[in-house]
Amino acid sequence: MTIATARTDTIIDELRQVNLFTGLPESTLVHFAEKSHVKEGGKGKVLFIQGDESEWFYVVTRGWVKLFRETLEGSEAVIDVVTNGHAFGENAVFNGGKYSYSAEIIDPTRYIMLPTSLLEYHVEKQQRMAMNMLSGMARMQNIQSREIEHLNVQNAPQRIACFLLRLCPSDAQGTIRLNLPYDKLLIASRLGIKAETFSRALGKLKQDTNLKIDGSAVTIPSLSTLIEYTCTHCSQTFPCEDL
Amino acid sequence: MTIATARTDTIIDELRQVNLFTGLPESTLVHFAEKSHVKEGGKGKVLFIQGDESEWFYVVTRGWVKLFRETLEGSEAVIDVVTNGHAFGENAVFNGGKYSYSAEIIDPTRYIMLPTSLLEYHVEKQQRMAMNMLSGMARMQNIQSREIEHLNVQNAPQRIACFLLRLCPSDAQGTIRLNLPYDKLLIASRLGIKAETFSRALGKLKQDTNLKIDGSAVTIPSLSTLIEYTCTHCSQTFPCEDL
DNA sequence: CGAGGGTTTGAAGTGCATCAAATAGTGTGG
DNA sequence: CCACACTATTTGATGCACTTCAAACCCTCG
Repeated sequence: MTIATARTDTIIDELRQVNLFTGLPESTLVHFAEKSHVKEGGKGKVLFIQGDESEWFYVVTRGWVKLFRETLEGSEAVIDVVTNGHAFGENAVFNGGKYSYSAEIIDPTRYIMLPTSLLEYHVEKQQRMAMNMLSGMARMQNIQSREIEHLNVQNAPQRIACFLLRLCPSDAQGTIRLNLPYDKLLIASRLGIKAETFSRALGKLKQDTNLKIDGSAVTIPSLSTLIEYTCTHCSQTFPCEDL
Repeated sequence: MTIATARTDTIIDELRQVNLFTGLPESTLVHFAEKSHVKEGGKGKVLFIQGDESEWFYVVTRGWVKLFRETLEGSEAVIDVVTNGHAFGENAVFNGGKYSYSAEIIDPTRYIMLPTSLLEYHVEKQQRMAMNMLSGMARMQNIQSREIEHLNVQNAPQRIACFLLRLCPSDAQGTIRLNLPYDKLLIASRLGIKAETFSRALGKLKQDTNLKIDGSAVTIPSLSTLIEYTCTHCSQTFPCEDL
């Protein structure tokens, strides 16, 4: 039996918020918490690089991290941008122990590093952990299929509209107000669009759907207009929750 | 104990070729084989549609099946094209029981239908089955990340070159000869390109790399030229095996 | 106030899509 | 074995969406 310290208590609480760790026995969480490191980092800090031997996987507890792939020539494709309660780098366990993307902090971030070896151990021992991992990967697979679809069939304004829709709560009514989660350049990269095109596409979107944007504040007067605008060019339709 | 019939024996042998079923106890394979249906279908047969309640998952034993997503407007994005020894539709188990893409036969195909419920049962009971499923999904995730990257950073001739490279054995030497696995229109869709553009891009590729194509017969005089041509615009490099 | 990053705007170029039509290839029935 | 029908592929001409390069603007923060 391990005596939990205040430090591990906090970490355990934080891990419990993460899908990967739901429903696991307390002892397992303690096990992870004890071997973990809590860190903070600022914009630009690189957590790992695609292809690196994976020693740790990560959980974000505050801030934003960009997951991306970069070619020799320097062009990059953003795979995902994650925040509180999300794990990443964990799939390296099933990828020959190598990260399949790079990770970089884009906003002051607090994160937990957990040993990959421990994950490997528990995934093999505990059915529940394996199941958690499976549903996480299925969810990711879904998101990525949608991404591929969108890159193929949607234009820039539609992709932006879809991005905004996914920020709306599924039970949203009437006029919706929300804030862009991170800066426009990053949203653009996330959608596979250049910054200039993003700006212009946003202009077109405003004009086509009466959307208003002031800085990062977005006002959507009519959800249905936006749905009509983008979801007809998608195989799913709002609310297209990621399960 | 179950007495295996000649029918189930054949099926068991075929299932054994599939990653999802490797290393499983004989009894499990028998269990699956007994509840399975072997079928054949021709071009155009739709096996299931995205969003359908999933009752069966599939294993291809001969032929080709296209996995795709289709929008209301009729545009489609091809997610994958699978052949012998590949399972598909199995991830519906972790997707709320719904298929996350549609599947259609594109060439005379022989396939095995297996009950999703049985998969669900065994994935929960048998560690090994869960692990097989995990590595399969990790592999898929990798492929899809690469796909997203390519749609973002590669142009049409580069994507075709990459497609051809992935048809080459990783230890290939000297002049390589191979055949396109399915027709050009489908390859084009698979790469997110229109047929006309595909044709022109192929022309450019031939001109740029001395590649020769006659019908479906491809001759690659220099692998390194092709690698130089495309892999500099990718985060991975040949041979970029899908593990 | 001034520096620097984020964002917008303008002008010009490029790549891919689209529409239209020609050509090649394949399988069919006579 | 040929003519026909039908599909796959190529070619040409044109248009549009997104990119690129350049510069202005805007906002924040030291």
